[in-house]
Amino acid sequence: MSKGSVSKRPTIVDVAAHAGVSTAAASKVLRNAYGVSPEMKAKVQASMKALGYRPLASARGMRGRTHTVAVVVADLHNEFSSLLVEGIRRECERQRYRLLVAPAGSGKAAQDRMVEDLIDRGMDGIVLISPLGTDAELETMATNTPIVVLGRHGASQEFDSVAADDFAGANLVVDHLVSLGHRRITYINHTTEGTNDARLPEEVRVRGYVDAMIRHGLGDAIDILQSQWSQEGGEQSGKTILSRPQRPTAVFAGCDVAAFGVLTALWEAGIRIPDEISVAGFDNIFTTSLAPISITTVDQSGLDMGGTAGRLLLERIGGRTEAVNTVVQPGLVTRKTTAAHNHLTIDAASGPAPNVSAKV
Amino acid sequence: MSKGSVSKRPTIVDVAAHAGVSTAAASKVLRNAYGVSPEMKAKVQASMKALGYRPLASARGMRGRTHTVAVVVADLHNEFSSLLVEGIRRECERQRYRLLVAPAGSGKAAQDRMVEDLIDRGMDGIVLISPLGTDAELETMATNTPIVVLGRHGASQEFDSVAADDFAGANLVVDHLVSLGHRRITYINHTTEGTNDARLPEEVRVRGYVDAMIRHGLGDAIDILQSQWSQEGGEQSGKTILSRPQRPTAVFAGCDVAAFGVLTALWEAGIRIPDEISVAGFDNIFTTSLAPISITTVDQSGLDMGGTAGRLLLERIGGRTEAVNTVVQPGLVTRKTTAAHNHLTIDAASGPAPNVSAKV
DNA sequence: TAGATCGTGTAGTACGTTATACACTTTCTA
DNA sequence: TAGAAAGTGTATAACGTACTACACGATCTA
Repeated sequence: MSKGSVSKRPTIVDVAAHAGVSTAAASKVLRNAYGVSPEMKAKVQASMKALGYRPLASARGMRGRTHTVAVVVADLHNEFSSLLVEGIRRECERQRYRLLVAPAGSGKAAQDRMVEDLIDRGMDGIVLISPLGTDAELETMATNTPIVVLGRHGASQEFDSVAADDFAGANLVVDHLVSLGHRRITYINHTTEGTNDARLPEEVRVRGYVDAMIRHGLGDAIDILQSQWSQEGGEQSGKTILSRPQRPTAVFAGCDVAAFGVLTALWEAGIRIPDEISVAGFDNIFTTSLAPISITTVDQSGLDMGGTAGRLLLERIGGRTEAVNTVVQPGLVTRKTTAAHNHLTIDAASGPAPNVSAKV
Repeated sequence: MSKGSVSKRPTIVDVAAHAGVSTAAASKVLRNAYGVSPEMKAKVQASMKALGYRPLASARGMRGRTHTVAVVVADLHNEFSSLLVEGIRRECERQRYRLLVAPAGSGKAAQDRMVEDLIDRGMDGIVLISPLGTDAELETMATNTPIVVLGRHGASQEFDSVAADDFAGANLVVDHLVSLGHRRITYINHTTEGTNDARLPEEVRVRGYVDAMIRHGLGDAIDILQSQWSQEGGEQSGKTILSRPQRPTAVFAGCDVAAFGVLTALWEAGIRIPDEISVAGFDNIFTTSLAPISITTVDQSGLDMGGTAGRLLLERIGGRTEAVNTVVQPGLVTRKTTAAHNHLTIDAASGPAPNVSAKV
């Protein structure tokens, strides 16, 4: 591809000279701007090809667009984030834009610094995955650069957003568990110090759980464990549940990774799943589908959400000014960690062993 | 942070004016170059702070450095890649460099295009994870931009490299299985159309398997299944194994994800693991550690490898010219999918049931 | 004390691209 | 057919930073 270190990289001036036109004309062809004849276009494009010309994004960034967008993500280890990113990437590729992934680390300060750095680096637009900070702060960002917020609730007039209906998702799980006869359903919540943002997915999910419990007349049975959505947090929650005199018959973890943790603790204690306790998660990450795990969970279709976010961002860059706020509907994926609860068996301790085998 | 869309972003000219010095002086302070007095430095830094000045990477990119590096990765879904990236990121953060992740998709053409795009975007250096292409091609790239190759074997005088000793890793697994009494050990290989690069990890691993088998006098038992290192590839391989008249007593998948696939097929068929068949993987991704899976595998310490790669890249950017090629030693992680093989039980079909429970 | 060296600051240009403003044809309108 | 409009191409001024030269005074050498 490259001629090595000796020959200089060709510039648009070289292209123009090779084609025998002005650099302005060459630039027009490059941007396919108004005011070029078909012959001129062909001539210039031939020269670009002949010289192996590639526009330098750094230089373009000083006046125009860099044709690059970024997605800010706290952590690459989250399988669901990867799906979102892949969705964005595909949409960008379709429109000949480059997507770069910016791992910011956790915490609002780190995230803010990353966004500034991305603007400094000339990104034409930015997707933020579940960002921290107030609407006002996000709107300030949006005045400088097109922004799409992914995985955070609440409509804004200043920026576009894409979110799954986490409230409905949580409802689906509770409805499912109640229909199986469960009443004592414990919810594993995610709490972050400091931030208490009603628009974060975790806040919406817990409200969905509470609402569904009340709707089923189970307000008294509401049981929320404050924890972290991580393997460790889930494991700790599982142990807490086991230490109680009266255990729940079902556990609803607000995130699959936390569900893994809960299951780890339960497996360790020899609890049969789902015979003794049903467990459900949220996100439908790949690992939940593996046969010996097979967790009932909520699917959000991350690829579609990412694709939508990418499309909205590129539309914004293209000039749209009115905000678009999208909500997608999640679906329940029923697997082997949830099953009918036999009240007689457990509550009265009088029946025989459950009928479903725990391990497959 | 930002003053909104009305006030222009401050430039180095504004800073210089505010401090009452030349732009050259302000630039010197910014780069902490030679030739500034302590008073001048303090004065300029105060002005930068007062104005909220941030250097524009696009503009810097035209003459100097952007203080940005990128890592090219085929696919973000691979948990091991995430670990490598995190290692690089931490090292960059230590040295106040920004790391951006570039998801290239699979295939050599896509990867090459991505590298060119990154150079166009002024990256100061690039880490390539298991890149395709010949040494010559990589060396050509390296003449234009500092490059570190991660997860690909073979030393080069032109670029730095960091690789795990995949040969030794494969040896560890075979040694382990043989010490447990296994002889019929099938290996699941990864084959890519077209490319047949002896320096790719997959090629080194399969050589390690072959070598160890011969070393143990099991040359006749060598059995390599050509497949893909994916859930589907592994599942297909598992089915193939099951369809054979004489099954292996152990399966060594060259990659954890493929091991999942193999296990999925075996579980489905009701095969007891590890009683009837032992299974081992490679990479030690998080999911292998989950209790009901608990796969014996090879740990490569991705964080360290990534950190080393990051350090080498920044050293190169800093001016080092001699190449450094690093190899790290992997370790075996023994878990529950491998166990002693009772030759009498299986081979002669005469013994009682194995002693270890398959499901925990 | 003349000359060299060092320390500190500045002027000015280059980097590659975009885009505004304008000039020159050609074609349309009334 | 005059004037307007449309079509096509060019000259050139930014954009924000880096850095080479150079200037000037102070300090060091011999």
